[in-house]
Amino acid sequence: MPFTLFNTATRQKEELRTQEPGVVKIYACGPTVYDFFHVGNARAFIVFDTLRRVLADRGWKVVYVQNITDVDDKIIHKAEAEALPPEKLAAKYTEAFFQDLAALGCLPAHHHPKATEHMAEIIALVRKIMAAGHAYAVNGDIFFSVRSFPGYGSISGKNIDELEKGARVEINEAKQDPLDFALWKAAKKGEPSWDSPWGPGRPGWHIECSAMSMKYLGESFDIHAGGEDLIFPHHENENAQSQSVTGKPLARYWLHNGYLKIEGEKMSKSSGNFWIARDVLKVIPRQVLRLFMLSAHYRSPLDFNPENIEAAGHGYAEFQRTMERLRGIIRLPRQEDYLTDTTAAELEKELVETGRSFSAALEDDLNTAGALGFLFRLANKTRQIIAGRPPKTHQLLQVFHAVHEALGKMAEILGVLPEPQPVPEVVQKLIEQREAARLEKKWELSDQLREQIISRGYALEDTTFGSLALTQNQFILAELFTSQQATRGVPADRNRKK
RNA sequence: GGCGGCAUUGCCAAGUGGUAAGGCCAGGGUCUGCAAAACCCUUAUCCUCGGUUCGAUUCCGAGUGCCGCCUCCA
Repeated sequence: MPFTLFNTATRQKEELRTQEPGVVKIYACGPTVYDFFHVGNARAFIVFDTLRRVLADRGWKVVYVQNITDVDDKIIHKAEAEALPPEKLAAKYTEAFFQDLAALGCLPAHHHPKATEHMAEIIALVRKIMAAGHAYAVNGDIFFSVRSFPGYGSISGKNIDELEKGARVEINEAKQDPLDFALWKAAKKGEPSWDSPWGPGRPGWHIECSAMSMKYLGESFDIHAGGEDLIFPHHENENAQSQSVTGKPLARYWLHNGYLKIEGEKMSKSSGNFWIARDVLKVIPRQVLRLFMLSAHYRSPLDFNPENIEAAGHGYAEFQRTMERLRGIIRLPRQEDYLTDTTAAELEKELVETGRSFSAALEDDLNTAGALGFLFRLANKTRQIIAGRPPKTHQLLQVFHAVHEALGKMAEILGVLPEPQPVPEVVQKLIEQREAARLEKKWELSDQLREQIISRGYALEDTTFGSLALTQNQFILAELFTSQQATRGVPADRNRKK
């Protein structure tokens, strides 16, 4: 089955056909390390982490590159505010980025190139762009000439003339055209700078991505990914400056995820309405956050609010319990019976269909919401059977085993697999004692033992397969949305056009 | 002003030219010695108006509403 993805550049779903068969080269825009990232940023990280997991599961060899922007205006400003040298500040938040990325359950990229470690490549690329006649120097600044590149606007679907009419850009006298953008910025006093043929300075915002992506993935690679807000100007500019030298589009497929919103509005640092990801993770298991993120299609907007998080949390808890039930049941010794079990056969059929549907959904432009629907359906079907007190046939236990494995694998691909929590000896003992008490119809003692089990944080379920202890997985949501634990800004008062 | 996206049940959210997955919440009920966060049942003329079609929520057009990009931003 073909793998399709929505390509921003063509505005349609296209079958993924990579340059090198079986290998997919992905560049995902990473963070500017001037602060902890917020959950909106986390959405992009999670979505594209999921993409690579899915591709890898389908047998592709994935080469995944995610940059770190460690020199930039915002870093310089923040460094002043925190009274740290810019390099120290960047190092601090780079470290935080890696911690938080891991906490989100995202696999590390194969390369995490930093802008400051690729000055030679950046300068070389700027030289090439100048040599090709697409850039000009003004007082130590180098600007890319947008008009010199005929394909400008091809990624974002914009038109230069229309852009200029609505331009809100500050007029910079040095630029030949308001849309021209800096490839290299001359250093101001006290700013970090590197020597270059044009004097000391630092790279413009877009050039590092071109230089580093081409270094690690080649002049034209398969997938370039990032948030919707990077389409213009960032990705447009990256492509223009790259293609003006290589004659080839920087990437074949341009993928963009939709915004995470708060109360209907885009979450962003500049408007102040954001939640810091690491704070959120203090109160929400990462699986719940991922489940929430993946419960909508990656290109749709998604609202970060208590109701939605809670729904994801409860759904996750239910899934976790299903896995625990299965784990408890499949430990049972197999019986050597040869009964034909229609229940088992039905579940097995469901299992096969689910696997197929799950894959098909993900292969269709990474439809995680659809895929989750199938996963939950199988989980529910399994619970129905357990609750239905079926005969404990060898065949059924075998199918339960297979279902447990399949659900686990699907959850793993999406990064929402609960970590198995073995039931402690003590609790296991209590369960055994209670079962013994029940056999003797000592109800009072049995209920006492149950209370003890509950007080240790476990719920009990008496099934046809025996008594099962389930961990109580509750997270205190109110804590997140009312406490000071998570940094929350106040939306800035913005002038809105009528 | 230019460009783009979205509108599905109380909430979230898939999906399809032939009357609609899944999750959450709510109300009933079931199994059970009693229980259970378990199971079952119940809740959608798919924004409006036109058009194409045997048939549209699904395609086309118009309208309305919401969101976004054109400035740093995942």
